[in-house]
Amino acid sequence: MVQTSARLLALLSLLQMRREWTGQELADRLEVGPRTIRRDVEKLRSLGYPVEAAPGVAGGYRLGAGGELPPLLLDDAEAIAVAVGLRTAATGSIAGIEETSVRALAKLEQVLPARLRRRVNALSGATSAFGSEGPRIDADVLATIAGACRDGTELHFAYVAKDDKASKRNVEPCAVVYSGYRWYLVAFDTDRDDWRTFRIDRIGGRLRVGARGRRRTVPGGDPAAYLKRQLRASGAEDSPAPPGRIRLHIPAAQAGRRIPERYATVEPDGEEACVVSTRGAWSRSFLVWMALLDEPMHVVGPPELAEAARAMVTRLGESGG
Amino acid sequence: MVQTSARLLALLSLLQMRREWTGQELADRLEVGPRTIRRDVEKLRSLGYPVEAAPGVAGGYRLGAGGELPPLLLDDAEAIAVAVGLRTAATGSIAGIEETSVRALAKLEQVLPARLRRRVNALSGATSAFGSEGPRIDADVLATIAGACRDGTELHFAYVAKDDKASKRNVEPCAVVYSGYRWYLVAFDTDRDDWRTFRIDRIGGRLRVGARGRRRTVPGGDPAAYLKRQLRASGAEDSPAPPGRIRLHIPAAQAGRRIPERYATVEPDGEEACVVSTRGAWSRSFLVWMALLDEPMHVVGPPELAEAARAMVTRLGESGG
DNA sequence: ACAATCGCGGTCATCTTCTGACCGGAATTG
DNA sequence: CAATTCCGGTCAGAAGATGACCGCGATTGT
Repeated sequence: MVQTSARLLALLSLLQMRREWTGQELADRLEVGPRTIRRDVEKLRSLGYPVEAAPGVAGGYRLGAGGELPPLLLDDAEAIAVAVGLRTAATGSIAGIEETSVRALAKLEQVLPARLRRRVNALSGATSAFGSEGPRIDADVLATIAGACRDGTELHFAYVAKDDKASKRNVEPCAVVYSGYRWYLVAFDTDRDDWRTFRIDRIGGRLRVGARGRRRTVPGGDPAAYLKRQLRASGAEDSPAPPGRIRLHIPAAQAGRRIPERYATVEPDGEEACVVSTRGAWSRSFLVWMALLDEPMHVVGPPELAEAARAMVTRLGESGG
Repeated sequence: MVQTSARLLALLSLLQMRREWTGQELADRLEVGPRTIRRDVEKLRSLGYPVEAAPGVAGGYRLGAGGELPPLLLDDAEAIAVAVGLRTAATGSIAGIEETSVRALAKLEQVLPARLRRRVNALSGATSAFGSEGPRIDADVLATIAGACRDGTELHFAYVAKDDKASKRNVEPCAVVYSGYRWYLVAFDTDRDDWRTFRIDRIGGRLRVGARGRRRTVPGGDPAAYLKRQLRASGAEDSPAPPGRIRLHIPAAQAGRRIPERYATVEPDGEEACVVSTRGAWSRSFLVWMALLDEPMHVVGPPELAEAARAMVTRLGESGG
């Protein structure tokens, strides 16, 4: 009965992967009769995993939150994200769950295929960003929106646009995109009957997921590309600042060890010094990290970075008095 | 055949939970005959999950890393750790996996039981420290050691003790404990024939997991309590630095909006000012983040924080020139 | 070298259950 | 009202699961 068990797992995987499925869709996907699907759903329920079902023309099955956590079926990318997340949680950036994180991490790493392990190592070598000076986003909101995108359900929320005008929006979400600096929602605004992008940090009020909507495909097919075009077109510079450059009075090799390669490049500048450049736009947190190295340093450019440094000196200077 | 499928999942769960199991143990646990266990193992293998087996008197089954990631069976605490880890990963502290983290988070939160969701919310609102400047631990090392503790395998490593004396250690690990500031390994040193605690950041050289050792129980039964006693006895102060307090000359409400609640608390200090306290130990990054607010500020305490401020002024002061 | 332990896999008889096909019923949408 | 969808009953045949028994080979420790 390998077939049956495997099918149950596959069914669970499908239900975790996407919105709602009709019995027929599941039956086609799993290559069994619809009756068997009904029976399998019954089995999942008897195992404690609540599969919700809705009859009617827009009905379907969907996996809900129950008393027991079902086995998580992750694809490669998600497994990497989980591993990286656990690593940062373990190394002490969150209070109270370090030991549990380590336990979960040990469990995951034991079964993590080698090809994924390499990528986890690569990514987690680059932890604790300079970045993230951007607006803080509530992860719960983020997850809700991402879920709505996956499920193709409508979203209702209040939005404050660039010009501070508030409005109520009803959209059919398509994708959540991270620009490297900010989070955006790409969605079809049903009231305006056109595509729009929303900065998620400007979404406010109560966020409600609505009824099942149409699944939309963004013009061009690639939400990230679409967002990029939109940002460029609207003139909203998303990361216009030039890289920051700071000269450190320590040898390049020594600096390289202390600076995550992912965020900045280190070039030697003579024997005893080096120049560190951010890979992307400079941010004040870059300054922070450089200052925290506690080595003699000098801002090469841009002027705004030097200005920020002076401002910080002023503030810190007062603080001691 | 709910039984069979459920048993397969339970088997997977057991194999993810612990070291090696003999067929008999598994049979007892799952209340079936040993022959059925063998058949179930066969089934798992045919599903692509590599169950390694060792014959002989010290043999047993263990789940290895295969080409495919098996379904993760997490207990409550682990599920929370994963959710919290994903949330921090999603909100931008790690570059390059934000979107995947959000996807995985949406998947997990959809099925997360309500009782766990509450705890996730509570915890992710309570991150500690501004990047906890404590010694950086390689999460890979941490996971390896935690795995050895769980599996009861021997560990071999080089260790540098407090007095800078290096030594080679062969131990039977018992538990990994986080003091809230540092990571420790509680283990039985087979060469010295006694219990020892090791600071994990002092473990160096190549860390090797050895053969199957005895499963040890620390005197008293509670590794955390044991560690605490040891630390107290040896006079090694582990207690992290006290919270940092900085007075800002802006109203509390305004400060609250700009300071993530999870990192620090804001109390009003008159109408026009407030005092910001770190939730955990102060660190230099707290200082810098406050400076980045670019508002008049004053270090209330502790004195070391004020000292750090003066030092930083020196560094930054050079930087502008 | 020997014995004990443990995983491996074959066979067999019995029993359970799975599957697909058919049916009518109930809920929901439009 | 019609269409769609989930629900669950029944039936017969097929398929698989289980436990009991067996000998084999590998590993460990004496």
